[in-house]
Amino acid sequence: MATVKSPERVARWFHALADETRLGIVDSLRAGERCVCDLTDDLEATQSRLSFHLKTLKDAGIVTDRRQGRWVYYSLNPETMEAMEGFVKALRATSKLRVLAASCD
Amino acid sequence: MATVKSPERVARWFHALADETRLGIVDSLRAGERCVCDLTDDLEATQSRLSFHLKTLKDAGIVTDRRQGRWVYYSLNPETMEAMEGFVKALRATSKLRVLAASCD
DNA sequence: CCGACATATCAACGGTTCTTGATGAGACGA
DNA sequence: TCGTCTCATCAAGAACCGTTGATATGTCGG
Repeated sequence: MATVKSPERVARWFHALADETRLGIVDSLRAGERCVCDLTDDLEATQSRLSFHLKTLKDAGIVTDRRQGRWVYYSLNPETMEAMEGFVKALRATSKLRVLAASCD
Repeated sequence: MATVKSPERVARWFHALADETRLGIVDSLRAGERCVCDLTDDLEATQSRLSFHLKTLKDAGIVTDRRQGRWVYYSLNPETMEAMEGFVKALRATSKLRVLAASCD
């Protein structure tokens, strides 16, 4: 099922979420699909700025878009969300195995 | 228990993981504590570079450090890992509720 | 105290990212 | 077809980030 977690791809996920504006977008999308005009209202951001961040999120695979007439609707990409959850889960799982220090000398 | 997920804090988590060198560090730490000299070996990175990235990870709360004699041991911070997992889980949960487009006009 | 060692910090440079305002492209209704 | 609406793209500047090499800090053994 092509769950290839190359470092590049993972780094791009995280980079896409490493910005407060984009976190705001993602937060808005939690309620479901939104068109850009909705998001400009939600976030009080200019259209150009939003378009830039939406592109970043889309290129990273975090969101998908769908055109309908004049509007473009964005939504979270469930596949990526699932893959991200898997990645973070794996980190948490191992963060609990407190291995005593291997001596360095 | 102070699980305040301010956007700044969340953005810093993700920024800390938005770099392949730092993902490599985190991957190394999955096996348990590591001192900087271990990591320079694991990642074939210069000491200065590693120190920079470790600081970034530490400032974001992703790792903790512990000095023992001349060495400083780094490990994943389980609390942050848990908080991150919660955050991502919440995103995934809602990414499944496919709300039909609210018409924009 | 001295030299060696592990790590942190600093300054400087090059590259990337974000913001803004202007322009372009596609869809619609009159 | 024309004007308008939604959205994407572009160019330019400011701010930020990662790398490198040099230097500082702290710890140890002798």
